[in-house]
Amino acid sequence: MVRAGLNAERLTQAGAELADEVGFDQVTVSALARRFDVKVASLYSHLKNSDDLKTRIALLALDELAEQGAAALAGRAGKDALTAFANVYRDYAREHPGRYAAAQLRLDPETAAASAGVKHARMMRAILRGYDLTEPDQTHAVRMLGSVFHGYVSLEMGGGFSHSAPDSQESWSRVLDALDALLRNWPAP
Amino acid sequence: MVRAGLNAERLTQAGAELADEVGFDQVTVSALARRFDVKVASLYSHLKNSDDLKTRIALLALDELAEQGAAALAGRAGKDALTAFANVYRDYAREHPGRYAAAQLRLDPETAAASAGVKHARMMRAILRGYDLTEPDQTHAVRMLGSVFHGYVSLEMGGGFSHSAPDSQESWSRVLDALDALLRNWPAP
DNA sequence: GCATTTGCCTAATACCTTTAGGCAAATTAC
DNA sequence: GTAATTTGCCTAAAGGTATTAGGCAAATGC
Repeated sequence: MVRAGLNAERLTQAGAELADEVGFDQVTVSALARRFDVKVASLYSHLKNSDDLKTRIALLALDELAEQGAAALAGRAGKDALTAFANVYRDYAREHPGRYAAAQLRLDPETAAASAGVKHARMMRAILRGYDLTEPDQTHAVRMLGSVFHGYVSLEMGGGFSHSAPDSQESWSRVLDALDALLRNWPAP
Repeated sequence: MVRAGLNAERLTQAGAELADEVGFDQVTVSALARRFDVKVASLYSHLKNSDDLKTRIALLALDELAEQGAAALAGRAGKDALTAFANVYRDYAREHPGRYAAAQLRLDPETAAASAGVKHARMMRAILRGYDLTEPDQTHAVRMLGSVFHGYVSLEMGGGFSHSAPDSQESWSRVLDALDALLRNWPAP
C-alpha cells in the first residue's frame, strides 16, 4: 500500500484550493480525503478535526494577504499606498474567494494574536503615516479603512453591485478617491 | 397524536430566534424540529429544504431591518438621518446577530429582487438627498455607505475591535462624523 | 357522518465527523 | 543488513444532518 505523503501543510494548501473552487463552507474533511484519494479517517492523523482544518486555511489566507499587502506597500506612500493596498484586498478576494472567506473566520483570541492579522493592522497604520492623523483619530481611521475594504469586497463578492450601472470597478476607484480625500481632511471631533 | 401546529411562518420565526441564540450557521432543520418537539421529516411539509429555511430567515431579517430603517428615517434628514439609519444596522446586528448574518446570505437574483433589499437601496438614496450628490456619484456614495455600515458591523461582531482602545462606540461615532464630512465634501473625479 | 385533505410519523438512504484499533511501510538503531 | 520502532493509512463503527417515500390519524368540508 503506497503512502500518499499527507501532512498538515499539504492538506491546508489543498484545502485552500478546494475552498476557492467550491466555497469555504463546502470544505469538508471528506472532500479533502477524496481529493487525495485516501480514506477520511487518514486525515485525522494530521488534523485535529474539521475546525482545525478551517483554522489552518484561514491562517494561510491571512499570511498570503499580509505578504501581498507588504509587497504592495513597499516603496509607496500616501494615496499610492492606500490604493495599492486596497487593491491587494480586492484582487485577492476575486482570485481566491474561498481563501478570502476563510480569512474572515472568527479565530479564538490566542490564535488571532499569533496570526498575520496583527501585521494587517500595522500595515494600515503604515498607510496612515502618509496622512496627518494622531491618536485616537488614527485608530478610528484604521477601523474605517478596514470596514470599507472588507465591506466593499464582501458586498461586491455577494453580487450586491452587479447588474447595475456604473460598474463596480468605477465605484471602487471613486470610493478610494473619497477615502483619500477624507484622510487628508479628517474632521475634528 | 396532537398536532404541533407548524407552518412556514412559525418555523421561520423560530429559526430566526434559534439563529440569534446559536448562530446562523448552526441553524439546522434538525435543531428546529427538536425545538418544536417533532420529528425532522415533519418539517419537510412546510419547508422545501434546509436552504429554503435559511432563505426565509434571511428575508425575514431583511424585512425587519428595512422596517426599522424606515422608522428611523421618518422625519430626519442630513447627518441626523445618516446616523439614525446607521445605528439601526449596528443595533440590529448586536441584538440579532443570527438574523443579521442571515441577511448577508447570498440570494438568487429573483429572490433578491423581490426582497426588502431593494428598500434598503432606496433608503440609502433617501439619506443622500440631504447631501449634494448627483449621479453617478450618488451610486458610488450609496455603495460606500453600504460598505462602511456592513464592514464596520461585521468586523465589530467578529471581535476585531474589542480588546483595544478606544472603544468601538467611540470609533463608530467618529466614523459617522467622517462619513458625513465626506458626503458634504465629495471629491470631484 | 363521511370523504377528503392535511399533518406528523416511521423507515430508509446518503453524506459528514470523529474515534479506536490493526497492519504494513518507512525509519532508526545496532 | 536486519531487527525494532515509529508512522501512516486502513477498516470498522457510532452519531449527527439532510432528504424522500409511504402510512395513519386528525382536521376540514359538505
